[in-house]
Amino acid sequence: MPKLGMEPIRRAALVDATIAEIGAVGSLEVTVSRIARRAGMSSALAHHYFGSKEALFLAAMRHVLSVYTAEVRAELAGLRGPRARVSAVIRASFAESSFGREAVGAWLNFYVLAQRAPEARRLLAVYQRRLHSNLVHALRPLAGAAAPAIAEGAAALIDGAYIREALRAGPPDAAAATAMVEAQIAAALGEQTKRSA
Amino acid sequence: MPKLGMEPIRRAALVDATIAEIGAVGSLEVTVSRIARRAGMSSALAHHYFGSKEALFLAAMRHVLSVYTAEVRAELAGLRGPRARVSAVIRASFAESSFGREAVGAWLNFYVLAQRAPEARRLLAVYQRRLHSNLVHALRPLAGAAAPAIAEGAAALIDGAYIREALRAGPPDAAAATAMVEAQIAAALGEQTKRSA
Amino acid sequence: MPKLGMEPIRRAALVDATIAEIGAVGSLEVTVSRIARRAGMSSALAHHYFGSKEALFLAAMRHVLSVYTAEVRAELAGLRGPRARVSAVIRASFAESSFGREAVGAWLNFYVLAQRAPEARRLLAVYQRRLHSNLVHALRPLAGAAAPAIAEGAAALIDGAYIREALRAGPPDAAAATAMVEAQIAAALGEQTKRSA
Amino acid sequence: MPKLGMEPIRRAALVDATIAEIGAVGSLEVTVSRIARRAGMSSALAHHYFGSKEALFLAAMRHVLSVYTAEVRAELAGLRGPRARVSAVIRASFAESSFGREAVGAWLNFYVLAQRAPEARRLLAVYQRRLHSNLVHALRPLAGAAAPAIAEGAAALIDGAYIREALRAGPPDAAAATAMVEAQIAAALGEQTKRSA
DNA sequence: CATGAATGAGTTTTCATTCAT
DNA sequence: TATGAATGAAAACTCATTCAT
Repeated sequence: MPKLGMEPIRRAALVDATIAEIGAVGSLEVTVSRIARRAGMSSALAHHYFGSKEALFLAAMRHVLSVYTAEVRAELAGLRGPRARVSAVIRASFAESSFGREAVGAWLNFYVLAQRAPEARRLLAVYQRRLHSNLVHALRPLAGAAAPAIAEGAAALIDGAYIREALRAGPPDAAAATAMVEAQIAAALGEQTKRSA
Repeated sequence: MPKLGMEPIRRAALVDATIAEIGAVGSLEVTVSRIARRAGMSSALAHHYFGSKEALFLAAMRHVLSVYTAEVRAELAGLRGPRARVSAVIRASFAESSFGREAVGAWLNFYVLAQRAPEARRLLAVYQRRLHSNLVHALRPLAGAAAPAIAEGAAALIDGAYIREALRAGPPDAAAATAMVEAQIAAALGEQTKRSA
Repeated sequence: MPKLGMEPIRRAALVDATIAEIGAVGSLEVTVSRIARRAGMSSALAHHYFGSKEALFLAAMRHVLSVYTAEVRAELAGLRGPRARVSAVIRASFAESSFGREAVGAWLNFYVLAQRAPEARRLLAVYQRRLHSNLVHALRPLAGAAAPAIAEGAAALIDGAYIREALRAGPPDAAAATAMVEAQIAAALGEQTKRSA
Repeated sequence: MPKLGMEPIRRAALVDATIAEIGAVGSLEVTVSRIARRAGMSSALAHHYFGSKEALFLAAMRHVLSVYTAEVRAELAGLRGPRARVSAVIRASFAESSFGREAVGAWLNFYVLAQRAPEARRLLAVYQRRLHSNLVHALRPLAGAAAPAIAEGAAALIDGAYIREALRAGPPDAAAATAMVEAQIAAALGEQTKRSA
């Protein structure tokens, strides 16, 4: 049954399986065999397409970040006001595609990967810079010189939300996470809000 | 040459070596042999004292949390005003003992451990509850019903600060982290502050 | 684009690539994929033409031996005197086609192959017999009953020259090898010679 | 049953098993598992003691060369005349310890190893230099300026004898090999000899 | 004719863990 | 108390070979 043009399909399946497996196991200590099995192929084929486990991890990470990037772009599209743009970035950060069970589980592990794989570190740095710049850009009209600090706080809080979500039982609660970050931004901007637990 | 009363000394050395090794490697993929060598003994002895690698990890985690608990207690001792108590908790969170290079590197990995080891998860839950309750207790007089939400945000931000610190090159910047969390609290409490980037 | 009559071309390309690859790597631990790539085709095609890696090795070996045989024939052509015939055989043994870098590197490995592949052993035996008989034939008028022993020594020395050449850096030194064997023959025949280092 | 001081015993057993296995298979394509089994232990233990397959090969090679060195030393001990010293070196080269079935089989493969492992190449170079220098030293009084060339020829012939022996069925024929080299030396020195096939 | 797809079998290497001393 | 000795189990990675197209 071998068909032509399988490569992109196989690669995508492997990347998805990698994220799922890391998310499920909650650790980078997953075997290529299990990932391959999950993707419906032999481990040899996984090596054929990616060359190494590390490369597979990096591809998975790149995928997660590109999905996030796309999400942000989509949320920002067509929005005009700066306040709305801030909310869009936050909403994108907790969108199902990035904040689903598996992705959240994988997220934390990509931070771990970044501690030993320079390329992973680079990818994470790119993500952080982009998130920061998105936020600063949107916050500048609202907070002026305070924008970078507020952005820094929001970015850290988003990471904190991810890490905590990874530990919770049950499905991620995007609404709660969003509310938490929104509240922080609101307070930082000195907006009047009604707060609830 | 075996001496009496070595047990607590050996155990402490192993726990320290475990934290150092995990911090240095940036991953739980650390061998018992290396930990034992770092602690100046054979891996067989490490097993003799802890029974398993997992148990050693848990002991290390317990140690990190107990150091943190002690730090909080010390910072809180003798303080009266609620606002000062909030600051004390934050200060304790970024004290050298917990926010040193190795401890920060280990921290992230304990979150990873918690994804597969129920006992680790339990320990982390205890820490989170305690932190939350400390903060709520201190914030209640200042924020009333909003205290839990503010505490939640502060706790998540602290975790976010840790995770980001783990990635940075160079020694942890406790001052910056402290300032970031203080700023968030201040904003949430509606305090007047001068902000700087 | 498949063309007709490609078979002999493909086969020759594969044989050449095999010798080159073995010579370059200096070992039989060479992959069919690399050989095929060097020959400009897929490994599947290599299998299509030769059936197995072993068969490809044998074909390469056969090629090397047939090149050598042709070289000997060419050198012997038209020569009449026995002494000249001896020199012709020696010259052929160190001709560029057989004593080039790659061929020398492959040579040693064919001896290795012969230890496990009976067919390779057979081929090598044929080569040895032919070399011996060529030498004896030429030496007989000069050395009489001593011819076989002298031939044996010359043949072994030629092999020794090959094995040593395989280890040297830089291009093979055919002149030196030739001189060494000629000197041995001369001495065995009791000729008067001036020797130089 | 684990005892103390096993290391040298295990190492020696592994080195012997490596030589035997390479000799038996006639190739470096032997597995660590088989070597270890032959030496009566698990492959993990082999790795424990040698670190890698390559290191094991090198140790085996070093062993073979040191055995040969000892043999030469022993044969040379107490001999005075230069001619006797030449014969001693030749005799040592074909002594049972070096010219046994397994050692001969391994020998050729060490030449192969030398093509990819620099350390192996170095070891072989040391052997060649030593052999050459031993021969030159003994030949100088007999042949003067011609000594180096004669030595070179003898050394190459010895290697040739090894390579040819590796291919023969049946046990190595040390006597024949010795006679061949002796005859070559005798002829080169212009000695009067009766030759026989 | 030619190849991309696919894998089973095998190999090196690592490591937690056990045990006799 | 302490450790060298030892191994089973597993994991990454490789490769010859097959097959449908």
